[in-house]
Amino acid sequence: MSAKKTLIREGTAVEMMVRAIADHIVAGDLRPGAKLDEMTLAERFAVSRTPIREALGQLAAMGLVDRRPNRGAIVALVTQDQLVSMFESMAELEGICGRFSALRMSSVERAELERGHQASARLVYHGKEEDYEAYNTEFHSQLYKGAHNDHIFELVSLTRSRLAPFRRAQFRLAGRLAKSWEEHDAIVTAIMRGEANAAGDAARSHVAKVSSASLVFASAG
Amino acid sequence: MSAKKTLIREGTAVEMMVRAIADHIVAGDLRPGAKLDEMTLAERFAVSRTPIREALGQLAAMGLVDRRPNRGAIVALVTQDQLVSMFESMAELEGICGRFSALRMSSVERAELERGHQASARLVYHGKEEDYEAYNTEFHSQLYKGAHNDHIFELVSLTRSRLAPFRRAQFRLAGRLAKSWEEHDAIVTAIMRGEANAAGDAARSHVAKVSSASLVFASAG
DNA sequence: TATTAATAAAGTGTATGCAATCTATGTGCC
DNA sequence: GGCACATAGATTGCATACACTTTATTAATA
Repeated sequence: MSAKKTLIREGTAVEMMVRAIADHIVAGDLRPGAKLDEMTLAERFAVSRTPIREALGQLAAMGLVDRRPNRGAIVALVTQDQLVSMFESMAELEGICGRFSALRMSSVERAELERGHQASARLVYHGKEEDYEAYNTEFHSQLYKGAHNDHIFELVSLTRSRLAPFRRAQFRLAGRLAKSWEEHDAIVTAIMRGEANAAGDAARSHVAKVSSASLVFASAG
Repeated sequence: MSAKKTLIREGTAVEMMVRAIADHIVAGDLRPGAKLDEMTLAERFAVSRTPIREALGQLAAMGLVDRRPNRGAIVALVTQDQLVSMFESMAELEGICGRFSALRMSSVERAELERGHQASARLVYHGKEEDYEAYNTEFHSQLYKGAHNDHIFELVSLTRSRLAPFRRAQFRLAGRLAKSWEEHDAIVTAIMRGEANAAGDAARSHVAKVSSASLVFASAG
């Protein structure tokens, strides 16, 4: 339920701060629009302002925070248009990953994908939303990795982390759980058969559906 | 021939340093693998090490430089595999932009696209490689913008700037100029007709061809 | 009371200094 | 001569200090 909060003491202070702040944003602990005060953050993580500033700059370069010169940084808040364009991009990127996965996944990767997918049916049957959500993340990661393209993987990861604050609670929508599984099934089936275009289309439309579900929440909340 | 070297004195010192260093990398002034010494850069641009450090951090977040803790920063050098995956991603992204452009470009955008494309025929006819290269950049920018998706635009721009150091002199390959124009022509025709999938495929295969052309140079040089 | 000007407080941007780490050169030893 | 080790130099990482910009507060005026 509660994510690991321990600060991994590896790498430089800047790296730690990037991870820590990004985690808080992605986890929803820091909401879009929240002020990111340098001194407050510095005290909270027991470092000076310097590594905090560098971390904020890098997070701004990643698009997770907005930085106005001389006016401080806030967690990036995203217009409805931007949100739509990000979800749309996500669908396209997943489509690519699905297509490539069908062409390139190793037999080990395919077996693992199918095994996990079949196992997830139990979670749907018992309505375990939290567990299914965790599995869902894993499922999509398998697609990204299965595409065997490092750069696409980076782009997808970037987009995914930026969208994270806006895709909370998507599975609360009635019936989403079962429908999600069916959509996964279409993707897995196409990948197992090596049908690239079918896999791509299935992955794309799956994400498109998840997106509209998330947009409901994003505009409501 | 020589790019504008004047340092635009706008924004904070960090922003200026990001722009300046990125420009030098993208322009090929700083080759992949080149050491980015903080003190040297600081003296060269007449600022202290602090803004240089922040800039290097942001450039690292963008993937333009590599930073090893306590061991300095270098212009990102890219393995052949990464390069292939970046070119492949670029082709896919352009495919998306082509497809969306066919669906979404305004009549003004379409007219402008076609006008420029027709005008570029003269450059091909007279073998003006430099000018055609400049136009080519503009042509592709029109595709990225015509897709009307801000996030895709960002992803494409990011990928493009990372690839920039490796796509120099692609038009020197015999006959590339005329072939490039024909490929552009297929894209423009499909967009003007609103044939989304055809436009997407044409854009994708165009970039795929440019990529193989560039890879020749990247591995050779 | 509302509005504006002046001033104080807070917060960001950059420079500098010191500690920690890495790199290179040289020394002793086999 | 080759290799391990030690030391000096160079370079990075972080903290601190100060200048400048923005924001909040107060006072004065209409």
